[in-house]
Parts: sequence; C-alpha cells; structure tokens
Amino acid sequence: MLDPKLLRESPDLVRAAIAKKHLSVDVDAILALDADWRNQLQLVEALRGQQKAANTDMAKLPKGSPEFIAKVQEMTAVSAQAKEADVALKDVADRLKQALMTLPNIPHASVPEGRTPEENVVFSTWGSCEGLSPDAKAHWEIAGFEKLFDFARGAKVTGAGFPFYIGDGARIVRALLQFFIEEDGKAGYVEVNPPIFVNAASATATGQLPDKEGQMYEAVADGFYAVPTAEVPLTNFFRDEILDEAALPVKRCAYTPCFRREAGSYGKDVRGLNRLHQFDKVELLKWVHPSTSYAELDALRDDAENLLRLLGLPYRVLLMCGGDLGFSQAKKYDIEVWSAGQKRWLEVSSCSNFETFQARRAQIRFRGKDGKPELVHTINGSGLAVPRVLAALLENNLQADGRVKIPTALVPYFGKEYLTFA
RNA sequence: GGAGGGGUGGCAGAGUGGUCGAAUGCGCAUGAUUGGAAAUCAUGUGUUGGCGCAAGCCAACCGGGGGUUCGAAUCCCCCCCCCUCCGCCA
Repeated sequence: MLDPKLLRESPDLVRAAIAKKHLSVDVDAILALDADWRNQLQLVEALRGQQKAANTDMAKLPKGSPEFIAKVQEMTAVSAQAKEADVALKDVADRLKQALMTLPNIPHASVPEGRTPEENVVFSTWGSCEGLSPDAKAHWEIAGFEKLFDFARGAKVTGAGFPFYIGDGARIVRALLQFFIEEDGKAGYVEVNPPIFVNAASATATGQLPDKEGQMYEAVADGFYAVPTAEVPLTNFFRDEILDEAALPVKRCAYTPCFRREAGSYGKDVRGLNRLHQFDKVELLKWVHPSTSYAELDALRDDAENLLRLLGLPYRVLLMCGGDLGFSQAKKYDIEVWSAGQKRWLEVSSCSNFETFQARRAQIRFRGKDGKPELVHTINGSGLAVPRVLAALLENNLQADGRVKIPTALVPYFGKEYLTFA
C-alpha cells in the first residue's frame, strides 16, 4: 500500500509509477474519493466534538433537572445525525481503502523501462554452459527418473504436482535444504521454523489477500491458508510491532514447504519438477533501515547467487523492467539457473525490495532518532527453491553411466558423490 | 472438546455508565542537588488521523467487531487470544 499522503501531495509521482509499470489506474477518481473522505471525516469529528462537550456539561447537571432533560432531547437529534454521518464515513473510507490498494509501489529510478519479460535486462551471468552436454536430457527423460520422483503415485494419493521423492530423490532434497540453510546461516540469516498455515490477517498483510486468494490452499473450517512461501509467516512475525533501530537490519531465513494451486497454468513449462503444487524452499528475509535498503537488496541477491556458485550451476541475473516488476515491488532481480536438458533458464529466486509497501500494510516500524516510529523497508528472496535447482543439477551433472555427480560442496550433506537412479 | 478465570498505556496494576486517554507504582527523558554517582525532588513521557505556514487545535484508540444509551474502558451479543482444571493425544 502506498502512503496516502504521497498520492495527495505528489499525484504525478504516482501517475509516473503506474505508467512505468504499464498499469492503468484512475488516479483522479482516487483523489476525488480522498477529498470526499476528508470532508466526511471533518463532519463526523465536529459532531463528535459536540457530543463530547455536551457530555461534560451533562455530567455536572442533576439527573432529573429540566436542563438535563432538555439536553438529552437536544443531543438525541445530534446523536442520530452523528450515527448517520458515521455510516457514510465508513462507506467512503472503505471505498477509499480499496481504491488505494489498487495503486502499485513506485519503481526505483534504476528500474529499466519496458513492458514485457523480453525487455528485462540481463544484469549478470555466471558460469559457462560449454562443458555441458549438447544432448543433455530433460530431467524427466532421464532413465529411472520416475523411481526417485514418483509423480504417478503422488497424483493417486493427492493430485498432480504432489510428487513422492524416494531414496536418493528424497536424500537430495534433504541435502539441498540443509546446505541452503547452513550457508544462509553463515551469511548471517537466523534460521526460523515458522507455521505453515497462516490466518487471513497475515495473508492480507503480505498481499496474498484479497487478490491472490485463488492461488492458496485453504483450511476452510479454521480460516487458515497453507503458505505459498515462507515470506508470509516470516514477514508477519513483526506485524504491528515497533523494532529497535539498533537491531536493524534483522536477517532471517526459513525453510517451509510451499503450497500453490497454480490455477490456470499448463503446458510444457510445468513438466517434471518445473512447477509443483507443493515444493520446498528456503526464503531469505530482511527488515532494514530505509537508508540502506538498496545495498541490502544487492547483498541478499549475492547471498542467493552464492548458493548456485557453490553448486557450480551456471546462472544469470535479470533486472526486471517496469512492466514485469510486479505490483508491490520497487525493484526486483530474478536469478535463473541454466537447465542443460531443457535448454532454458529456470527461475530459482526472485529478490525484491518492497521499500515501505509491505511494511505499511503490516505496520512494521522502528523507532528513529527523533523518537518517532518509522516504517522499515522489507527485502526478500529465495535462497533457494529446491525443485528447479534440482532439475538443473540432474540435467547438468548427468554422467555417461547414468549417474549424477554431486557438487563437491553438497557431498557432505548428501553423504556420497553420486546419485543413482537404480 | 468441556468448565471456570482473564485481556487496560513500555511494564505492573486501579477503574463497573458521565468531569477518564485513563489513578498509583516501576521504567524512561530532562532539570535541580552532588566532586561524580546512588538516593531524593521537580517537570515531562503513547499511537493514529484530520485541520493549520506554524505555535497549535480537534477527533479516534482500554484484545477485535457489532449493539444498547443523550453519553460506554465500564452494560449486552459474536469472535480471537492467554491462564487454571478435566478430557483427548504425537
């Protein structure tokens, strides 16, 4: 959510942001609504003031006195008026709030212009694809794949996109998770094991509700939502709290399974491990001082990149253009790993600075030097998502003998040097 | 799941219909005192929103939402959370 004052005082800044993100929002209508709201608010406050003053007077009058009775009669009318005005105020306030929710975050000046994903800028690349086999197989075509990654049984037991991981398949997932968490810990992120169901208030604070409701699995009886990412419980940890300025930046990481309905997606992009309804991911999250947030974003991105470097998996970093940035992000990098078999880049992390956009919704603040609470900036990104890293690992490291060579850094976690499909 | 007791400012804790944004204590800040500190004394000390160039003025907030009333921290209803006991259980 944007600061309503920003809209009021610099509507052109908001218009420019909408244009850069290639969205279409009627700013003038929201400004008009805001003016209505303020008028109505003043009316209500004037009436309340009247009631309050009368209340003080009446407290001093004898209960049954003629003056008292006259006051009651007078204030009955005011009370009715106040109630009516209050209903009208709530109505305008609701509509204004909803309208404000349609305003996207302001993109940072360093965000490139552009409308489509093709216009994202390649920010950096690491590693070489040359050593990789030109006729590498997509991971689902590797002989014995279904013995370790059983999608058919998963579909029987639950549904499509809920695979079983078996033997070395389960082992490699566990090894990757442990490796990620350990490395993230070395980079200064405190490990957190959060709830994987959240309530509606939490899902609203991070923006899953109301817009993306259809993307979450829901425990209807209790009003809980299965987390689509650890970002949700992690960010909400400090919801409605005021942090100590000296404690910033707060850096945390969390592993959770992630649940996404992925309604409407289909086609070859979703084959194998590319897109699942349940997958494992370690999320990195920082609550930072506004003055340092862009340096902290770059640092977080590098922390995520480092995991791929340690695994020896080639990747590139995209700087998202305005049109592909997303509604609530001020700046975003995507990290994509090279998948030798599919001959395409797979997104494994998306590192974003939300500035105060999330913090305002979630009311996460710190106390500044002058003693006044100020909103923090929030930054997050994956570090990393398992299935696509695993897909690249299987495809890139497949040996002629049908085994997969485990990267040196991962061997201590996996416990052996090769993964076998037997 | 059942029964009972609770949720008030940074913390503790009063307040059971009006003069209550809320006593008192602790904490914190500033000042006085002191060679310095402790102790003591004095003053101050929440958040949000609106109006205003500003000083400031006004309104809201006593777990959340609704209701009764001229008026609600206080009465009624619903929900959430915490504690105690019982049941169940990894």
